[in-house]
Parts: sequence; structure tokens; C-alpha cells
Amino acid sequence: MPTNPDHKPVTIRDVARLAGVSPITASRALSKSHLVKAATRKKVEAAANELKFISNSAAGSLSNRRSNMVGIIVPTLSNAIFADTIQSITSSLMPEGFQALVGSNEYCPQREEDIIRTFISHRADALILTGHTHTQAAEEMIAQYMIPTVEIWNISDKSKHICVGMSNYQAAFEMTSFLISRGYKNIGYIGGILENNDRSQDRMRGYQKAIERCGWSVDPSMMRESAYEFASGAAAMHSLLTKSRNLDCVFASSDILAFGALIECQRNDIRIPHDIALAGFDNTSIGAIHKPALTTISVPWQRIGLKAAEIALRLIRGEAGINKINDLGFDLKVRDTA
Amino acid sequence: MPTNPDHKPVTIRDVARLAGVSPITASRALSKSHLVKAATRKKVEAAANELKFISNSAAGSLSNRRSNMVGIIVPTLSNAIFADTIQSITSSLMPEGFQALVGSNEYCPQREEDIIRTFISHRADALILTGHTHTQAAEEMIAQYMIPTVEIWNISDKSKHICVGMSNYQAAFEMTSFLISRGYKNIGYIGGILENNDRSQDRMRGYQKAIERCGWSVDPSMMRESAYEFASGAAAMHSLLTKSRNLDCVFASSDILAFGALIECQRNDIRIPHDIALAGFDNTSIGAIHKPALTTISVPWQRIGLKAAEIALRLIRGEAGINKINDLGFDLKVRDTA
DNA sequence: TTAAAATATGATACCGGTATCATTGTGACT
DNA sequence: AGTCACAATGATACCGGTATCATATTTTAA
Repeated sequence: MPTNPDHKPVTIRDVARLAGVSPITASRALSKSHLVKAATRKKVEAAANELKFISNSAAGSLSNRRSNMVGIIVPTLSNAIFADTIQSITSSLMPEGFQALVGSNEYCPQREEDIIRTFISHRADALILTGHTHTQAAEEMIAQYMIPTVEIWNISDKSKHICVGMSNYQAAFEMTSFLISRGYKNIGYIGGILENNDRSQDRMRGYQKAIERCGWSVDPSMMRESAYEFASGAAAMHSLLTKSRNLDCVFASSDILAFGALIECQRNDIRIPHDIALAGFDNTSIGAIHKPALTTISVPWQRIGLKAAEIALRLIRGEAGINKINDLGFDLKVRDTA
Repeated sequence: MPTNPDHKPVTIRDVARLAGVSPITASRALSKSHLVKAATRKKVEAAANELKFISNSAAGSLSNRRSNMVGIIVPTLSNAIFADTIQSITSSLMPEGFQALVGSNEYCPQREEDIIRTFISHRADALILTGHTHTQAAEEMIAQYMIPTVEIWNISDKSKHICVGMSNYQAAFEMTSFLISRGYKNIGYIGGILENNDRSQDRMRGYQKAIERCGWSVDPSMMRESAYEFASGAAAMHSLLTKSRNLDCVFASSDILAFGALIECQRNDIRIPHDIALAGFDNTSIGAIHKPALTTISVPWQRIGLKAAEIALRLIRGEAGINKINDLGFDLKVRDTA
């Protein structure tokens, strides 16, 4: 129960009474309807202001079946790339009068399903999900309740939903090809956890494809799967260094992992890029400023957020002609480490 | 308008009809009330399951005046420390059936006020705000609508609300005192933007107090105010290095700034801690693993999130006897850089 | 001047849950 | 058997907005 159980908030009827109009007119005045005279609107606004009226959006959404909320699910917030995406989405949503519901599923589709259920329960007008790994039940709920849905961070024609992002496969392929073109022969790979993560999977596939395209064969002993933390990246690097003596380059599928690897190299007095070259993925700010600066893939996370928000709003408004696949591309940032 | 305007979601009346009970009984069965027979509950649950019923929480909160949502405002999500706090809060809230509303105000109290208004509009059951710098209007809204409110990240007896955090003043004071005790005589300071940021202000005050306690006088030319980015930290360090030749130590009020400073030193072949010592604040993961490892203040952000969520829930439930000030302390992590 | 059209306002009902109070059923104990 | 207490269920109304349709008012057209 609330702190004070008999507290009565101001309702639109109070506002209407003070303004001397009917509740519905007050409602229209405050929702900027063109149906009310300017003078009436002014009266109502003055009354609302005086009473410090704050509309109850639960009542509103019950009535007009629009919650003005958009649900966003990312794997985790403890990853700058996702936190920034949410930041970018919410900043786009807020001026349009939409509130973000935020959830993180910790890379677990089952938890995603639970979060989606909550979002639907709150009657989110749209969903923005990360990647295209969802449970069957989640897809069914989305279909049954017909929630407009956008997927971010990866693109694929396999998905049922509209996607906004870039090809993680292509980016990893190009980075690996670039490293090969620089003459590196034994390119290790430190990737993220593959389970339930289509981005990680695609990045790895891109790496493998580039290796194979040269007629080389993919050597599993040159590959590591690592949690998304500096320490894990360092551990993976340590493992690579001890197991493969002829390693001349490492491609880490995220800057965080690359940094962990870099720190591990510093610890062992391995010079980068002189002894071993290094490339990352994500283009985090520290990678750009660090010395040596990290060669990496720049990902348009800000534009992904903006575009996802924009598309979500257009879907909510029932607009047609929205591209199913929105490829925002990526940039190969060649810097010092490779 | 929604994608399909004539779509009718499943209501509790549909569930009740299928189960052969009245709507109110179905409602009670699904809300785990002890008033329904086990057999009835089973029938209702089966019906709900069959129809894939998802309760409309807008209707629920309109009726029982509880939204099961908690509004959280942080300055920005583009800062791991706040993103992690939100992560920690949401993980505590979710199992209790609460959904987080997330907003970031970009260090602007006016935007905070707008976000609070939206949160109240959605009838958030409680608010969790960062720091105690709020507009007058925001405080009035919170009072008028009697929203239980918790402030995180700083503690002060000046605040009207319950606070959960640590003393930023005390922590900065102790770090500076520690640096002095190590024999450093010319300790520069790189702080965050002071405007509307009580944490930054308190950290700076702590630094100044420690300097003054030694009978030294605070030298403004040794202090820099910097945006919360690697590059700005580096720029501030650059400025300190050019302006004060006898600098022997720098205390940066966050690890991000410290890292920027560190990178700037590396660029200029200044060895840390040999030539200049360095200390940070926040204990980010990269600081711990980096070589040299960063001396810093460890802040219990995870416990802050947990405690804030716990207190918010207790306030919502109307529990009494909650401490107004919840000091979770901090740790001075002495590592390599100082 | 008057009908028709356009504009502004109001009355009522409804969104989909649940609080509240009434009712019925069930067993326990005189 | 009768009274009582309690458990289980139901009928109704209400939460606070707004959709919908009706009504009143003003403007335009004829």
C-alpha cells in the first residue's frame, strides 16, 4: 500500500471543474486537440497548472489503447555499447512523448521471454530487441498481441522482424581479410560467448570464412571463446600465447577483449604491433585514444539507436513502406595495432 | 493507431468464461489470492494458459493504484558506473514483479524534472534518483503525489529523501590524505564537471580539505574541471603538465579521467608512478587489470543498487523504520600508480 | 433570413482489471 | 436440527482517462 492510503491525486475532473468545462473538453484541451477554442484551452491549461495536474497515463492507455511506452531489451547494460544504444534510443523516444521500458536478459532467451511478457503486460506499443535469437513462445506472444518489433545490432533475412544494424559477419570477414592482406599468417581469434548470441556467431563465421578463402584451414587451437571482460580477454590471450608459439596477430571480436589481450601482452613484454598485431571490434573510445591506438571495426551504435527508435515510432503510427533490413554499415578503422 | 486497429486482446473475462467462473474469481486465482480453492485456481490457470492470457497492467494499476513500476534516473547511461547501477537495480526489482522505468537527464535538473513528471504520469510506485540536486518543482511534484523516493550515489543530511551511497567528500579526502602521506607535495586534481553534480562538488571539497588540513593552500592552477571522457582527462593532464612543472602526483576524480591522464603521460614518456603518481576514483575493471594497476577508490555500486531497490520496495510496502542515511562506505585500493 | 456546414462542447459509455460488499456453500459445535 | 463461523464465489461499481455520438453554437452560403 502507498505511504498514505487515502491520498487522492488530482484528476482531470478536478481540472475541468476549476476551468468550468466538462472533463472531456479538459482532456481534449490538454491533448492539444484542435477541437477546442484557444480561449478554452488557455482556461484549462491554467487550471491544470494551478492544480499541478499530472495525467494518469494508465487510465489514458486503458482508454485509447496506446501506452506511449516502448520496450527495449539488451543482453546487458554492463557493456558500454548496449548502454549507449539505449541512451540513444531513449533520447529519440522522449521528445516524441514515449517512455522506454528497459530490460536486460543476460544473454538468456528465457529471460527475454519473461521480459517480453512483462512489456506486453504493460502494453508496450513496440519492442526493440537485440539480435534474432528469441524463444518460440516469445515470437508467439509478439504475434498474438501484434506488437510492432524491431531487432537491432545484427541483420539477417532469416528474421521475421525488421532489423536495424550491420552485418557482423561481413565486418569480421573484412577485418580478417585486411589482416591477411597485411601479411599476417597465424591469426588467432578471441571471440565472445557463442551461445544465444548471433552477433558472436556471425563474427566468428566471418573470421573463419576469410581464413578459408585464402585456402588456409581454420585451426580451432587458434580460437578462444571468452566472456566479455578485460580479464577474460587477458586470459584468452595468455592461453593463445602459451599454446601457439608462431602467433603473429590476434583478432578479438570486441575492443574489451582486445584490451584484455593488449594488457596481457604488456605484462609479457610483447610489443604491439611489432611482435604481435592486434585488432578489435566496436570502436570504443578508449581504443581510439590509447597508445598504440587500436585497429578496430567502427559500429554505428548511435545511428542504430536513432534508426530503431524512428522505425518503432513509424510502426506504432501504422506507416507503411518500411525497409525490412536496414544495413547501417561499419567502418574498418586502421590504426596502430595492426 | 496500432498496426491492426480491430485486434482484441484476451481479457480476464475470456479466461473466466473458459474456466466457467466469474471474472473476479479468475482475477483472484491469477493473483495468487488464498481466497480461491486449489481446484478453481487450476481451472483458471489452465484457461489462462490456453488463451495465452497476458494481464493488462494498465487496467490493474488503474484499479489498485499500484503500477508495479519504479522510475530510475541517472545522469547518463554512457558511464559504466551508472549503467551498472541500473543493471543492479533492475535485477533486484524484476523478481519482485517490478518493472524499471529508466531515464537519463544528462546532468540537467530541468530534464530530470520532465522525466519525473513522466514517471509520475505513469504512476511509478517509487523513484530512485541520483544525487540530491533537484528542481523545486520536482520536489513539489514528489511531495504532492507522495512518491516514495530514494537518492543514490551520495549521502547528505541536507537531503529530504532517503539516501543510499557513500560520502564522496570523505573518500576524496582520504585519498588525498593518503597521497600526502606518501610524500607527494604538488598534487594536481582533475575533477568532473561541477555544475549540478553534488558528487563532483563533494569530491573536490574533499581534495581541498585534505590539502588545507596540512596547512597548505589550495592552488586553483593545480585543478582542472573536465568532462567525463578519456580525451578530456588526457587534455586536462596535458594542461597540468604544461602549466605546472613541479607536479608530482595527480588525483583524478574518476578512473575514466585517470586513464585519460595516464594515456597522456605515456604519450609524453612520463613514467607512472616514477615521474608522476596517479590516483583515480570508481574502481573500474580496466583500472584493476591494467599495468600499472590504478590506485583508486572502490565504490560499492552493486550494493548501492541492491540497497536502493530494497528500500524502494520497503517504502512501497509502507514499511517503517528505514534509515534515512545509508552509508555503504568505500575502499581505498592502493595499487601501482601511487 | 435561413438552411447547411463547420466548429465547439457535452453526456455517456467503455477500456480491463480489482475493491468492496453481498451471497452462497460448508463444516463444526452446541 | 439449528446456529455460527468461515471459506469460496459472485454482482456491482469504480479507477481516470478518452472514444463515440449527440447537441449546441457559430460561420458560411444561398
